[in-house]
Amino acid sequence: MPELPEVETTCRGIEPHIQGVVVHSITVRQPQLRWLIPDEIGDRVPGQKLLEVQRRAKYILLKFSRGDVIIHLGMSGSLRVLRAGEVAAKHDHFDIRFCNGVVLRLTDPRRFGAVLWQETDQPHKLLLNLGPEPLEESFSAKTFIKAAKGRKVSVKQFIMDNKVVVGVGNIYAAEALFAAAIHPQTPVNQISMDKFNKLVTAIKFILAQAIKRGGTTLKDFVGGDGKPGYFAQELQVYGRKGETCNACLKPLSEIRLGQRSTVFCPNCQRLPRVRKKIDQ
DNA sequence: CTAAGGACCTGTCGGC
DNA sequence: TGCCGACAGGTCCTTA
Repeated sequence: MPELPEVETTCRGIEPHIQGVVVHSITVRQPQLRWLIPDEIGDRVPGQKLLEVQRRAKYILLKFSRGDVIIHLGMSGSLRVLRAGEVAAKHDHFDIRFCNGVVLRLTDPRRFGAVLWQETDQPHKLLLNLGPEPLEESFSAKTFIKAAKGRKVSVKQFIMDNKVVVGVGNIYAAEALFAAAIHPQTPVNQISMDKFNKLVTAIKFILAQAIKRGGTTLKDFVGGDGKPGYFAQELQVYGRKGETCNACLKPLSEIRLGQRSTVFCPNCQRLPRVRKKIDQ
């Protein structure tokens, strides 16, 4: 579930319930997520007041004066706000109970998610080498041109690389490439300035749009059924293999790139003309 | 350094 | 109905 818009929606959804509230206790039912949940959390967080909720890439940061609880939702994670006393279900691995009776609960069937701790002024190494936020001004075609230098990976894998830009997952990568009319397999060193500009614009627009949608389902989602509903209808290519392209009405194709399914329109998204080798 | 592939884990769906 | 393989929103780590 969690692409960047969902993570952003989660942050906005939980913050009003817990900001400024002191933590009562921590419950770890299953410490073995992607990494072991560190003991520091249970040791240091109770008694501290939550200052704010921030997002960096797809990491959720619960800020305390001594440090931050870092939560990543992986593939299948979600956070919900509940009242204390709710019985935990099978994949409810981690709770933070606050002194106002609110419980923040992490559910994650596949356990690719993570709960980590970073001490103030000792940033976690996972957050150190992240690229720019896609919605910040600092992310532009220039970012891409610089990062693409000397690289031959497909443009889709390139935009999903967190060192290049964060927060572009499999769904929105496919959607942005469709919007920019770029074939996902195009080697990134063959992308023109013009296409890079279109791609950046598409990424920003699509993510911002999805976050707006997330805003609409916010209430439900805090209420606890965790069912986001913002996409589905808006998607042009993701999950639509074999269906008709909304632009040209020809069927959409699917290929695999970096072991990820990649749907695109072979008619609207063309590979650039192969440069003729001049070798005589 | 880059690129490719494996690894982590559970649930669901399609085919036989 | 049951079993089995393929696949699913992420991304780190190892290897070449």
